[in-house]
Amino acid sequence: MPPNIATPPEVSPPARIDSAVVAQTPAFSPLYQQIKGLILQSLQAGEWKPGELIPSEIELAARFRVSQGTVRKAIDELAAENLVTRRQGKGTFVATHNEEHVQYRFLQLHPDVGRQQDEGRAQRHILECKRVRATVDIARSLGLRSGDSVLQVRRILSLGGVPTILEDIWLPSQPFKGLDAEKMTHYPAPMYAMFEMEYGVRMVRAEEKIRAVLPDIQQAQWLQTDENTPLLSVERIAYTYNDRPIELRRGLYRTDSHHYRNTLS
Amino acid sequence: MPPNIATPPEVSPPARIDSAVVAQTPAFSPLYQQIKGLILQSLQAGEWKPGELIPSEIELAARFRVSQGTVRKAIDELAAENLVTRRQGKGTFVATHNEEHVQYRFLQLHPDVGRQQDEGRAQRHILECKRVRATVDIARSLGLRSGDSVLQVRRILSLGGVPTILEDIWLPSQPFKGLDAEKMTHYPAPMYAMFEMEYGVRMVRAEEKIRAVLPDIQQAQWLQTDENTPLLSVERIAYTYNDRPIELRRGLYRTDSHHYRNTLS
DNA sequence: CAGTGGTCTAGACCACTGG
DNA sequence: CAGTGGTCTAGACCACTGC
Repeated sequence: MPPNIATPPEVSPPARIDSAVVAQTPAFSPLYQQIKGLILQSLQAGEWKPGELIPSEIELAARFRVSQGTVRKAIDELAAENLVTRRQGKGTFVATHNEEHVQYRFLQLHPDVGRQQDEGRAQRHILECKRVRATVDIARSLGLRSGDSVLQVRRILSLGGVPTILEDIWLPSQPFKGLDAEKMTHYPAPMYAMFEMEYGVRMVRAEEKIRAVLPDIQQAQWLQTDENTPLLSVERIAYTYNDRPIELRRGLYRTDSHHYRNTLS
Repeated sequence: MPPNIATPPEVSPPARIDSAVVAQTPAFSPLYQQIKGLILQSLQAGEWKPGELIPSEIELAARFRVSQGTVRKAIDELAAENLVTRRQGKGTFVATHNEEHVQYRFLQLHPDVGRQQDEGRAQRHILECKRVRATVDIARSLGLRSGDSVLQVRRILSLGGVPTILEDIWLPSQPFKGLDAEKMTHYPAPMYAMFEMEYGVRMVRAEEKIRAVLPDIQQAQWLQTDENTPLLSVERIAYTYNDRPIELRRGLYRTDSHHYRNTLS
């Protein structure tokens, strides 16, 4: 009898019997990990949308026929991974890229003086937005086959009125049907907020590789700088649920009045 | 009657009475936070040294007269902050910068191909090591008064035989009495491992600000590159317990065959 | 006021480690 | 085998939120 819990558990013996048997065989995860996986599935399936309230711990405990403590531990991990947000007295909410206080959750570029907020929202300018065939390296990064259709976007972000970030972005065509320059230009929220609201694609995690480079003439012009001013090259692969890569981004950052910030521990 | 626990609690009523009263007044922390603070104090005081075993949860629970679960939650947080490491069946150990598997815990520069390990240990070359008076900005970064004595170190790290990192390091003179170029050169472990083993100074957390810059002639020579090759400028402030800044480091990283890696979530 | 997440306890059993 | 951390439960009380 596998210790894994049934998927919607119908009638079954008291929870203590199910759980007393958990983790006997090394191949099976602890109960709270299984619960975490089930909640993850619901998140992924869109059962609760970004910003929405998920069921209370007690409800989830009843649904999965485990104790509240076990559900709590599952949710604790999800909260630690920034997939949900707990608010005492209110409930647990699905995390989003559209909260007031954490806009541009993944943008690590900060002004040397003053706070991020002081600059107001970044100005976006779309230079290009078209569907193309994925090159070999783009395809590999996104887990596609080379030649698959991808949406390629080139844009400039201006911070405090100064063009500071030049980015090329590649997205698999399929989940982003209907996305075009028009929509990106006028959408009243950051790109990742649009992705989750309009296309149900949630950016959950990202990896960045950073180098120092010199721009070519064209790039320097776009950023209103010159060929001899070094820039940060930031290559990001963003992942959605299940560690599936969903975006490749190659950015050039001016660092004359901003810096990339990182915390180590 | 304040809910805070006594420091070594002598004779006292059963724990449930102490803890039942916890968190009634908003100014006081939860019990497990207080326990965490006490364990932190012991770590800071050197009661248990890096790499050593700390008392078991049951022992600590007895010492602080709380339940094992409360101690567990305190240790969970310390583990999440990488201050201790839990090992099932063995115990909980004080974290260190000298473990086999996580050498250079704070170094985010990785080779473009292959693993960090493949390069073996980095070659160190000390260019300079002297005591000087802190300038205004150095002093401010380290929480000192300008003019205070600081140890200034300049060194080169070579990865895979190639000089890749040029660093200036500033440390408050006082905790590092007797540290000199000789010692740094021949010490058989990373610098942060030496700090904790020889001087009891544990690097717990660090903040880095990253920019793209061009080197001057001298810097380019040291890194065997040229003035037109952009480098990463990495300014790090490392903190010991209680968020006290203890090291300022300004590094130049070659990124022609390495990159700075970061994970966002 | 009821409902939520947050803290704390007590006790059971588990898996892992080492002697 | 005893000792450790890891999981799970059950029940109590708390602080915070909003009606």
